[in-house]
Amino acid sequence: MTSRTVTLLDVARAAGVSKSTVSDALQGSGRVAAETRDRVRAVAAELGYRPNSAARRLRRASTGAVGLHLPATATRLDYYMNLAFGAVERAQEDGLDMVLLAPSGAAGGRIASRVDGLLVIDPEAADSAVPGLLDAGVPVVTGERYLGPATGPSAAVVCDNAASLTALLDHVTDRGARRPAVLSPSGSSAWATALRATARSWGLAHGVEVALRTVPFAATPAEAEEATRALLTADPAVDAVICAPDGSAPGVLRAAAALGRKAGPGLLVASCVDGPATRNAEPPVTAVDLRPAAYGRACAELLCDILADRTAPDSVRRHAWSLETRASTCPA
Amino acid sequence: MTSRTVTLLDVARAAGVSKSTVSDALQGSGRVAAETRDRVRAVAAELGYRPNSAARRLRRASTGAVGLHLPATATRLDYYMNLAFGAVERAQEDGLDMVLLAPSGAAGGRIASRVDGLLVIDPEAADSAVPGLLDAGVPVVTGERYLGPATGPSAAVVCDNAASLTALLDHVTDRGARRPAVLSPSGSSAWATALRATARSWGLAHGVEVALRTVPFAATPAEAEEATRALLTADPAVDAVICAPDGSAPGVLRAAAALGRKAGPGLLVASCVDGPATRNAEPPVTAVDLRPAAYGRACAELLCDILADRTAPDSVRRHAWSLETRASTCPA
DNA sequence: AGCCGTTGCCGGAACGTTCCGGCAGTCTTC
DNA sequence: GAAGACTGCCGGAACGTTCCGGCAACGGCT
Repeated sequence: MTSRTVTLLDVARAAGVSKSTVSDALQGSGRVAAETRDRVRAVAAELGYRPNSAARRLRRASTGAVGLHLPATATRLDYYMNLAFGAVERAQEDGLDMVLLAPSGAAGGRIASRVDGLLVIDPEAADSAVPGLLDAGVPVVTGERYLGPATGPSAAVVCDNAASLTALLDHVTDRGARRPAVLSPSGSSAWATALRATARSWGLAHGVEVALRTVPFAATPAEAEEATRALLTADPAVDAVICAPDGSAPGVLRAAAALGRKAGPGLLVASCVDGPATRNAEPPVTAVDLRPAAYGRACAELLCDILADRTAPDSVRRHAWSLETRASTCPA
Repeated sequence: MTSRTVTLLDVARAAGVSKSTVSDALQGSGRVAAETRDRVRAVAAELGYRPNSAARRLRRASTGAVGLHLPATATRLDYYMNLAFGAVERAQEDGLDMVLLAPSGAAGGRIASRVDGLLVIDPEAADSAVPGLLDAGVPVVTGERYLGPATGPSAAVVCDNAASLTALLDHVTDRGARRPAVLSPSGSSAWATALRATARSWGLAHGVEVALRTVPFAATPAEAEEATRALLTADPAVDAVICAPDGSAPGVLRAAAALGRKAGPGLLVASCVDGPATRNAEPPVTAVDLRPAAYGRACAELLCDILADRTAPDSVRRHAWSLETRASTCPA
């Protein structure tokens, strides 16, 4: 048991150099002879030297961590779990810790002293924790834009949600739908807002009347089922249902079945977000794969780039989605 | 814009006292006249003083953060999302940040310098990241016991999984089942291990033959469906299916439907873990509610207590579950 | 009046790191 | 062969906090 923690000074003594040299050798900074550098590194490794992060952070005036804020409703959606782990992985590559912020959002002011930057995912304009985070005084990357009252420019990774819903609508009309319906999400996130706008505008542009029904941001299958039932009984001509919220697709399928309409031939079904619920449904449901893990990774990467001054603190990047065509939109 | 960050010294100057007095006044430590204390606090508040966490951590030799490790398969299960947020919330109450550890588990050694303690949830004996975490040199609380090679005593919050599966089996036999089956989870977690053992022993104790089938730890509905189909065709006398993995119940229901057996009257269905999948199923599925958010909170609380020396670093606490009876086990 | 215990505050030394300026010594260059 | 540039290393000063010892001042006691 070599109980005591080994410091830079210990390594210096063991290697017969000064602490400055050890620091330089380990960091690769300053001017150190290659031979000395290697020897110091060897000694450090042998002694099991671990830099004290608190000291380093104090000196460097950085915390070595970034915060992650998820929507309060996130607890139900494994979408965000995937996203979170993607972000963690990427942050780790830059040596940054990812600290999970409570959805309730503690004192916004304090946060700045604990993290170097912030990831704010799918910020709701209505989320009271968000404004405090946005001007906490550290760089912020939002996943999707923040639509609340503007607070200076911040960086973002965005998805073209208009394009993805358009693709879905195009896809179902390609497959023969004449009267598509959309279960659009409520709420003030950019995603929900874009989806609602697109559902309306696509119909106008194509001269097709799109039936609309709003469901909660994180609708349960039961809620989706109810909405679908209402939709289909009110207007039996509806021949395609596109549901937005993650995990709600099974509800649509149940409603269809209850009304004697077989998913696929009898009613085209698609979802705006892919996940276990769509992949494992019977039949599997066509969906837009937002690739959450990659999305989280992209957000973290942008933040890392900003922190390392590799890019401007207000740059915006796009994240690509893909359409996963499955049995639920096969009319045959 | 008072750009510069305000330090203890700034407050001291403004209040006309020394930095030591400011520190004591704010911490409530040392000996400070009540009047001075209040005045200093007022000044600090007015200047917007925020303690520099890095400096504090350096001085106190603590990091102010704890790590959270989740099973690699966790990304699919919103169970862990709930658990994580419960833990975050509790940790926050003790002023601790929760840093999300990558499932892949980076260098185990480094972690000790970045966190004061670790939460390791449902540790798989097979997870190569776990041993490194367990003897990282900081207090560890595991959610469920670690069944791998012992590495000194560590604290844990455990569920009585044997009791919960027993309750489920008792429940379905109460409801008339003569030949229950269990879809037990594979893997080397304490939960999976206990469930497999109980499924076997309960049958012996009750003189009832329990049909067993192993499915993945994080089985998809499709996998559960396949397993159930195989089970029911191999042994049509099976009149109750208890499935273990979170989210797999819908698969059981589908298999039952496909074989013309109505869930409830035709086949009792229950799940070892409650969640959206069981609550929102049609019919809703009887399940053991492990109360993941409360579980996470309990784990964090134990860790906080250990870190604050309020309890022994090897103490074990129990977490209570509850049986949620739903339509899927109503024979009528 | 002298003594002791207590109160209120302060100065300074850590904590372990990074980074800047400096200082020998060596190498180049005319 | 001396001036200058460059190399390799070092000492010390920060970073902002906490904590310990100490020092006046003061009150109560004999």
